[in-house]
Amino acid sequence: MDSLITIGETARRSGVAASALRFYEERGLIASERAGSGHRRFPRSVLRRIAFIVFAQRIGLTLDEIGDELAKLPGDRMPNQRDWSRLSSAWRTRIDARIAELERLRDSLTECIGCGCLSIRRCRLANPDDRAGRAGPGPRYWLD
Amino acid sequence: MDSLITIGETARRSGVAASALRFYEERGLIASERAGSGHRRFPRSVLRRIAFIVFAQRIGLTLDEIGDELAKLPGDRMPNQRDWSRLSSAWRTRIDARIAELERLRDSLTECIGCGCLSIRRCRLANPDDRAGRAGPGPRYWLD
DNA sequence: GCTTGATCTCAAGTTCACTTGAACTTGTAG
DNA sequence: CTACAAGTTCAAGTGAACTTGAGATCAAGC
Repeated sequence: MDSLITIGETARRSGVAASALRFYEERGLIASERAGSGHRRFPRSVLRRIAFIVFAQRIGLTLDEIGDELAKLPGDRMPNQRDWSRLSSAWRTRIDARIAELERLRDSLTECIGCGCLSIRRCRLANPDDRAGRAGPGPRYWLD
Repeated sequence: MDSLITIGETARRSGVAASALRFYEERGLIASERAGSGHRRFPRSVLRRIAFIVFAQRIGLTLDEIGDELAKLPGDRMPNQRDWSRLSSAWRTRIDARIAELERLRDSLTECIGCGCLSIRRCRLANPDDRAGRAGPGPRYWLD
């Protein structure tokens, strides 16, 4: 009846595989105490932290970025309104940018691909921000 | 002045690296003829095909899926209105679903995370469709 | 005490979408 | 003819996010 839960329990309650939880711990995204046996005991609050991680992933953040965000939050004290609003406004901007891109793509689908011309030049496919904005793999621009 | 271009030219005009073009050819997404030297000569039409690939990637399709889509298009004849509209309506559905999810996430950002409760249960984070809907890695649902 | 299931660590494997490197050949400008 | 850029193949490496497997230990029920 105390507030520590096993990794199995955590996995069931969060929907995140135990192997992923170990991986997150290794990456420093979550933390656990250990029972005498060496088994992990997670504080119940880890569920909230995992929710945060899952949420951020769906938005499109990498685990590295999520780690940064988690680090920015105050270690022990409960994050306050100011903490959240700073973070959520940054995320909202990101979400909005991605939505805008998707809408632009959707429109191009009708205007350019729909007519068979596939003239991406007019469509301004050039991507803003988002994951692919960095110097990673994948096409970066289209300037025929 | 004929309609065949080198891989370098293709890379410059499409913004896609030559190595990626070779990779796409290996995967069967694009095709080339060969000069006597063994060097690739792409028909100019490959640019349109590459635009298609880049476009589809931004929407979130994998190369496998893109290959399927390309295969569904008529091999030689110019794709007609019917071909495009079938395809584009499927893509539009996908885009719309992803936009809807992002909007849902954005709202949760205000309603749930914004208040500090992070009570994802109320937020209905459960993801519809999109990449992560398949049995791949990554968290699948949240049912605290 | 025994079996079964949960957990542990650590190394290696997986998928996706490419990139990089090595070793070599072609094409072009001077 | 000689540079040097551009092209070739093939194997291996990369990074993200995990998963899987091996071999061992721990906890719980009968």
